[in-house]
Parts: sequence; C-alpha cells; structure tokens
Amino acid sequence: MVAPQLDTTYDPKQFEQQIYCSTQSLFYPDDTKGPAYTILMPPPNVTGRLHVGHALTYTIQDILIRYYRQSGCNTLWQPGVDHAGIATQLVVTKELEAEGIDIKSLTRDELIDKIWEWKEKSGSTIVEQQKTLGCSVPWSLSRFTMDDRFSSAVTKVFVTLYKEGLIFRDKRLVNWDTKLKTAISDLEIQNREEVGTLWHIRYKIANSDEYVAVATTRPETMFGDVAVAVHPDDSRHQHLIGLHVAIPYTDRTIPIIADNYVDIEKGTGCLKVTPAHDYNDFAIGRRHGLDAISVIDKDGHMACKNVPDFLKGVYLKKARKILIEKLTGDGLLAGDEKITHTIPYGDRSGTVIEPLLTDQWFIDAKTLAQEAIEVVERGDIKFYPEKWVNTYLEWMRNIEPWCVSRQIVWGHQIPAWYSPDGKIFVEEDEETAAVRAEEYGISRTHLIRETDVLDTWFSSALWPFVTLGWPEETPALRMYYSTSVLVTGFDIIFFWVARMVMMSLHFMKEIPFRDVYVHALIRDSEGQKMSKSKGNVINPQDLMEEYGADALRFTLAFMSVPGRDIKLGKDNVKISRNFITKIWNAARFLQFKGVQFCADERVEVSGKINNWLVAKLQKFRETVSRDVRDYRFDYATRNIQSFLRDTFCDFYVETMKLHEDEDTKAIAGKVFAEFLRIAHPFIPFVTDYLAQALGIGDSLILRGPESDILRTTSSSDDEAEVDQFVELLHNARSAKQSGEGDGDEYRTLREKLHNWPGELGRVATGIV
RNA sequence: GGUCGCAUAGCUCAGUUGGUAGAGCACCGCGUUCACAUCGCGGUUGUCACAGGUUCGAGUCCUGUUGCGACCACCA
Repeated sequence: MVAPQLDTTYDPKQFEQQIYCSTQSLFYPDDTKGPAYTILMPPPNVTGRLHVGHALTYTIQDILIRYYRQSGCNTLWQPGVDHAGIATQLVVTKELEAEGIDIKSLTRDELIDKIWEWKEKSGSTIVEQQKTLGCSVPWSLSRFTMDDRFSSAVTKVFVTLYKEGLIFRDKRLVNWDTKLKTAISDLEIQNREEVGTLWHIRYKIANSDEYVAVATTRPETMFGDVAVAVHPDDSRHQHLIGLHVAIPYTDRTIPIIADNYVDIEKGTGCLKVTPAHDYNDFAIGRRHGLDAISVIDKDGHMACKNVPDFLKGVYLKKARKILIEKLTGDGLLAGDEKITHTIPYGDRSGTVIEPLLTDQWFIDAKTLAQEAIEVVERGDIKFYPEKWVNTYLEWMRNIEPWCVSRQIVWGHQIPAWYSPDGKIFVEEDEETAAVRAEEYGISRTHLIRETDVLDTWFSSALWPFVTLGWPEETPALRMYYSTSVLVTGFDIIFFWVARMVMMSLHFMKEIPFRDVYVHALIRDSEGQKMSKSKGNVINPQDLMEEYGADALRFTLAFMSVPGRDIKLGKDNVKISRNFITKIWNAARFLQFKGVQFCADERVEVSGKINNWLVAKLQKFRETVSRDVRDYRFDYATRNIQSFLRDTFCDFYVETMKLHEDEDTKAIAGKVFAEFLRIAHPFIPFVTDYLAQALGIGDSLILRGPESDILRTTSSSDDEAEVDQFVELLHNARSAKQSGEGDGDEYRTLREKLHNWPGELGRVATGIV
C-alpha cells in the first residue's frame, strides 16, 4: 500500500467523521476474547443535547473502553436513552402548545402518542453528538427505558417489590409541585435561601379578652391549624396550656398544647401547628392525635370548607397578601420581622414546592439500603476518589421512603387496579388483576387502573441488569454482569448510583459494578457554574468544530484531576490542538525521511540512543497503562505529552537529523507507531488516521501497543548515561545563552560533550 | 447545625512512599539552510494561606486558625 502524503496542516475536519464511520463495526463486543469489560453508559435524556459535562463523562468512558478493547478484553459499552419522564413531558407539551395545540383537550393516550412521535423525530440528537466525539459505542445494542422489554421488566420489579411488602401505598405528606401537578421526590428539590417575612398573628383566647401571638411565614395555612404549641418549660406561656384559641375569620377553636419541639427563642415561642402543610407539624400532630386539615388544593389554590369565603379559590400567594392586609386592618397583626430562610423549589418547574397530603406509592428504601450499605462498607464497590464513599453512606444511612409515583403521563404506568370499594390489585397485567379481583367477587368491569406513572429513576435503577436481558437469564447477563465501572458525576450518586446498587442487589444478588469513578464538575474559566441564565455555557460542539474532537477529548482528560472541578476555557482546548499538531508534524517529518512503519518483525535494538528511546518507550507504555487502570487520565495525558515532545521530538528526532542511518529510522518508525497505539484511546481520530496514512496497518482500535516488538540490548546504565548527556546538553545551552558564551563554563561543557565517547560525542558536535 | 473538599509562580493547575519546589499559559531574549511560528532554544517568576507539632528532614503527616467552595439537614 502506498502511503499518501500527509497534508502540511493538521485539519481534523478532513478525517474525523470519515474515520468514525469506517471503524464503527469494530466497536462491538467479541466473546471470543476475554475477560469481559463492561461500562454502562449513563443513558442521556431523550431530550438531551450534548453539554460539556456529557463530553467529559463520555470521553472518560471511551478512553477506558478503547484501552481495554486494545488490551484484548471483550468490551461492552452498553448504550441507551432515558425517557426522562417529567423533563420530556415538559419539553413536548411546551412545543405542542407553541404549535397551538391545547394540551388539556388531549386524552392521556393522545398525549402519550404525541410524545412518542416527538421521540421518534427528535430523540436521537445526542447520539449524533456522541458520534462526533468519537464514542466507540455498539449502537445497535442501544436500549430505551420505555421499550417493550424494559417496560415489562419494570412492571415485574414493581409487582415483586409490592408482594414483598417493599412497595406500599400511603397517604402522606409529599413534595407537591403545583405547576406540574405531581409529587416529586426529596432529591428533585432545590433549596434556595431567601429573605422572607415572619408575621406575628394574634389568636384570641377563648372565653377571654387576651390574645396569643403565633409566628409564621405561612399565614394562609392558618385555616389548617389544629393547635398552637408552646414549649412545656416556657414560663411565659405555661398558663396557656390546655386553653383554646380561635382562628380568625372562622368559628373554629384549637387547643394550646405543649411540645418539646417548640424553640423558646424563636418567633414568639408560640407555634401554629398545621399538619397538612408542614413536615414537622405533621409529626407534632401525630404525637398529639390531631387531625390534618388540608387547605391548599393540588393547583395551589385555597380550597377547604374551613377557608373563609373571601379566600376560597384564591392562589396561595395572592391569598397570603389579601390575608395580611385584612389581619393588619383588623388589628390582628402583632408585628413582623425579616428573616432569611430556605424555600424549596422544584428543580424542573422552578415553582415553590408545597408539602401536601396525598395518596402516593412509596418504596421502603430503608430495607433495601441495608445491603447496599454493607457492600460499600466492605469495599466490594469502590469509589474513585474515595471520599465519595462518605457521601454515599451518609445518605444511605438516613434514607427515607422513596415516593415513586408521579401524576404525569409519560412513564411506566403503575400496574395497580382499584376496585370500587378501594381494594388494590397489583399484578403484571390486567388479566391477572381481573382474575384476582373475581376471586374476591369483584367484577372485572369495575376495576380501574392506577393512572400514576413511576419516577424515571425507578427504571434507571434497573439499568445494569435489564439492559442485559433480565428477567431472562441471557448469555449477555452472565457474561457482562457485574459491570466493571460506572462513570458519573457526584450529583448523580443519590439519584442513580445508590438506587442501582439497591435494586441490583435485590434482584441480582450481586453488585452492579465494582468501581464507581466520580468525575469532576466543569465550570467556566472563571470558576463559575455554567448556566443558561449566566450565558457562560461552553458548547462542546463549537469546540470540536474549531479544534477537533481529539483536542477536546485530550483537554478534558488532561484536566480530570480527581476531586477537583474543571475550569474550562477555549485556550485549554487550543493548547491541546497545538500538541496534536505537533504529533502530526512529527509524522510528516518521519514520512519525509522515508521511515518505514509497517514492518512487523521483531527488531534487535542497537546503539545507546536507540536503546535509550526504546527503554523510555517501555516505561511510557507501562506508566500510561497504570494511569488508565488507576483512572488517572491527567497523569496519562501528561505522560503522552512529555514522551512525544521531550523524549521523542526534542531529543531523538533532533539527533536523528545528525545521525541518520537505517537502524535509527527503523526504530523511529516503530516507536512512533507504538506511541500512536498508546495515545489512541485519548485521541482516536488522529492516531487512527496517521496509522492508516503511514501504513502502520489496520485500525488501532483492536490492537494495542506490543511490548515484545522492540528488544533492548543495553543496560540501565546506558540509559542513565544518555539521561546525563541530555542534562549536560541543556546546561551547555543554558551557559551559552546566558551571555557568557565565551565563558569558561560553556567551553568546558562543550568540550566535555564533544569528547563524550561513542555516538553521543558525534551527536554533540552537531548540537553545541 | 452536620459532613467533605480546596488554599503552591501574575493566571490555570501538577507535585504518585516525607528527601534540592514543577508544567502549561503569560512575559523577556534568541532563532525560520532539510517536520512543526499551532514551533524550537534559553530565561524571569514562589514566606507552598497562617500558627504550632511529629521528624535528621514537611508543600506532603498530625492539631488548631483563617478564607473559599460543595453537599446534607433544619428553619416559626
């Protein structure tokens, strides 16, 4: 094969996509090889667009997969896409509304159909972007969390957990999003600190002319009050315990109770107890056997028979304002103070989250967490960096029941059927539920299916085993489970990692992955978190367009120092591009010198400099290998840089110009070819392109560096001698530059170098 | 309030078992006869946040302080 002349300039656009297409078929697992090495790709949202955080996580995973694939492993990088319940439904309904479609006029099934249509049309954008980045993914194995097989596995898991008593339905306080009109889990809340007002409201004591003042930031919930609580040791209020107060604008009176929860220092020392709208009040109410009265409906409007007419149906924020005005006018406001407090917001909707008393489905996470804690404590699952173990364990040990039902349409519909008298049948399909109902004498025609769907993370939690075929015992499941490593960001540890561990242990009786590599968060060059509102978002697509995918990958790997956020600017990528240009030019030079790259036979290395280079190469290969296995991509890329620049170009190639012979050229070609193999996982496009252009052979994807092709014939003393020579060379140059070129120091050093025995001395005469 | 992390050159950061403080960028000087100016050669730049301690020896280990950050919890 005649190698084409390389272009004078490195232009990644000329070949990156072409290389990707021509090598795609090599990305598949190969079970004639072994051992298995598996990475679960965290499935991006179907609505996702590649952001720079994605670029980082996929780059790291691709480096690992390419490295282990080169090393002869049977690699599976399991791809897929997540249906992303709330996020997707939001995106699609917004688009439909923009098209003038009235969402409310659609039936549930019609809306679901619309979302599927949207998914088919726009759901693969991110896959194209992953290809641009060079992800070596076996695409045809991709799974979707709502494909038929996945859905039936989800149903099976739900039914199993229900029958084991680990899923239950209950009326509890949950985080309610009044905009999306669904419950959300604790994790889907963002607490924001805000300055608010603490109002002191006067409640009249029954059969007395006296008042007590309660302090609250939520006056509108007063119609749901069931008591006023004071601390039992509070001398100011002790005489009030057992008396009753009247709630303004109603004819209800409520008792004054004593409870240790009350903080004497805070507010007025009198706490209004509203069990239906506050988690702590709910607990107090339960301790004292008090009812919970809901006064806010699911849309966030005041709605209850206890709410006075002037507020009925009013949105709660407006109701608060009206009420405060009225209380002020009526002299019932004893004062107010500004306080800073944290307010919960829904991270999807951005609205204030209300604790609301509703019927929901819960998972008994506490029980599932037991084993999930043990496997991490025991070290069966390791975290990199290790500090994340604490985060994981801390959360797991304090885990609360997980509310998994969502009042939206896009997701896995909960397989529960209700009879008119409130019996619940949880079965894998309607027919089984109907048969069970009939055993109780309930006609199947009276059964109504639960309309709630499951939290997206419920299905994501099953990703490690359902993608491989569970509940069937497929060969893939046997071969690739447990997986090797999970690569993810720390923000996903609770959402996903913890839940995968719980579900996998429960259903597979085996850990889902051995390692968890927690990568950094990417910030802008000023260290600010990237966000659309700040306008500081760096689009990886733009970076790849300007500098090439290889440059972006190399940059991200280079900056992946464990435990440290990445401050990314365009300049970093530019520097990487410059380095890749250096590789390109080195290749051009070797090509120009007529260096041969393709010879496969083993070579005996002769000469000190050649042996030195080969020894450096061996060390380099071993170091990078260790770096990748230790997840130290920062070390690996630094080593790649310094080997190519300092060792290969600045010394070896420079001496080659003075000392050109067939041996040297042969070694240069082999070493450069080996360098390309070692660097390939990090910068796959340029290395594969050069390998082809220089006639090194087939793609580097399946063949890693080979240790035994070059055999050194000299001792480590020889290596040390050349190291010393290099250092002296530097000293001599330095002495010359420092303006004392005629000085003794430079002359002495030069003489020493020129008189160096053997080839080194000859080389020296050409350099200094 | 609890937990964790960070602090090293003007900037961004390395510093792998405790052993003479490093790289890139920026800056300065020199250099385009046979890869590369997207480059090469050379140079300047430090109270390693502060205070103690352990040690023959501390950027590194221990204790405390300050500053910054993240996460969790709570908030009338």
